[in-house]
Amino acid sequence: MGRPPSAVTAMADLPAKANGFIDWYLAVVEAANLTDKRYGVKGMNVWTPYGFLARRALDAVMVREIEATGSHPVEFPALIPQTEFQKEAEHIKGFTTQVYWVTRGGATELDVPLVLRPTSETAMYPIFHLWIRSHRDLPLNVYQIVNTFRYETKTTRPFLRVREIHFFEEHTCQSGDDQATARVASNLGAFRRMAEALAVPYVALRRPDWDKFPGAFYSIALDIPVGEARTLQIGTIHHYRENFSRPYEIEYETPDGGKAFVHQTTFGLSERLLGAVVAVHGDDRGAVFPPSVAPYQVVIVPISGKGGNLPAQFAERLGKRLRDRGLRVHVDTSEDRPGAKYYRWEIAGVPLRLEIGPREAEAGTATAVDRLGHRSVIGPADLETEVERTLEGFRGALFEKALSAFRGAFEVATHLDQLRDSTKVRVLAWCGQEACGHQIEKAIDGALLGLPEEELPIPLGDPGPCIGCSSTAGTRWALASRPL
RNA sequence: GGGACUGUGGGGUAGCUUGGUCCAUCCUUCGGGGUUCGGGACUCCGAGACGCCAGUUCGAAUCUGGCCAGUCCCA
Repeated sequence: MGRPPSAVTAMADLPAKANGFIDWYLAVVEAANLTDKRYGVKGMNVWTPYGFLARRALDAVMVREIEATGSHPVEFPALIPQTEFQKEAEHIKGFTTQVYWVTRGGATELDVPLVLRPTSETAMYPIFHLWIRSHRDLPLNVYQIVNTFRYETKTTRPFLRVREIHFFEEHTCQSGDDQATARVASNLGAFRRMAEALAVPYVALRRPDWDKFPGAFYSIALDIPVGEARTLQIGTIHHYRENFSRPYEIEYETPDGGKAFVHQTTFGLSERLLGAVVAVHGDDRGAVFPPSVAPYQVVIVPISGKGGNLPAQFAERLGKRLRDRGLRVHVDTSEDRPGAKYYRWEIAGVPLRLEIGPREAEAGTATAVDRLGHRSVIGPADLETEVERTLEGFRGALFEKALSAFRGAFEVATHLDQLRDSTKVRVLAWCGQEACGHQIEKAIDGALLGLPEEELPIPLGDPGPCIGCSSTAGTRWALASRPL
């Protein structure tokens, strides 16, 4: 049957995570065989069988949570006519330097050049104009998971910054500002459940005006601390108000017979979430996957020794029983010695390993070792349920571990000179003025990430005077860091 | 967008300064045999590379140019 969809062959020692995040990250992604970056086009990598399993599992989490909030799948074309792309001024300005153009079909120069979607507002909204006539058509909540293209000029990194993006985008049309605001809140809830499934703690921040999505009324970003005092934006939720519905004429008839433009929202996620999972949970031994997105949730390692083929037979039977429960299971029957298999599957981040030796085969039990190193013997009664319980316990332990690192990743700064050489994400008082914001960004050589939408993970009192201008009027806690 | 640097088997590397002694070193990986199997086994045999295209030269992994890919710094 050939090799399993892991084919982890790189067995070289990994660099330590603490000695440089990005080197460690790149080594892990490669050693775990999640991607093949040898494709030869900058920022475009190959999804390997093992990586694809993770991606499909991630998609399933996103689909489950967004559909639970009443969203429906759609798919729009990848090419957008220039004429449609150009209708919203801010939007074009924001994207014009990073879109790919299709200007020829065969030998023929196209009358209207086509943009390869960098995001799908301008593909969808002309059609929303046709779909929406009456208030009875609202809300319109649709999402798609497609590839989008952005001509990144910065250094590309597998999953974290790519030019072909595996993109989840929800687009909604609401009857008014309040309804759109409620949709934003609903998205925040959906994301909280997704993040719990991934065991990834995050902060939701309202971006400063100068850093919002091109065309948005406001943008809420979902950020995580990562590496050496950097942050990674792993998702965004935008409120557009009527900024797009006016140029795209998405208008409806109100119950009282009037006309109104819809208020729109979007919610965007990508394979960055997979990168975030690796970045947050991974350790010096490799990747660590939460069960929700683990390509294999369980690996069974038979240990034959003097036990003949009984362990192998029991391992296969157990594998089938677990698969019948819907678990993603691999039985490693390769010829390597058990220790070599342990190392391989640890690099690959498998949450739970079941060792089946002569003793276990005899007793109908399994020695379970999770990726955090917790060892237990399960069975013989109701092995399946015990495996499921162990996996859920592992997710919880992983989340606790991540939360504790997360809480330690923030630090209050009360003076601009404390921003330099920051070793943590900075929490600071900001009056809300752009001038002070830019002062802060200059001081930290990074970005003012924005204002928390939810309570921060560290105890905070009154913000006090603005770190920029010392004014106490209207100051609020804000976050600043160097985005990855 | 501006500048600097790098490119040798699947991965990591030696060789490049001073062109020839290189049918290219070592580790890992891959294939086959034997042996082994409760934390990276051992052993025997075998496989695999100078980014691409031009140029200089008697001779290019080594020098020059362009392209492609990658890295870093600055805007």
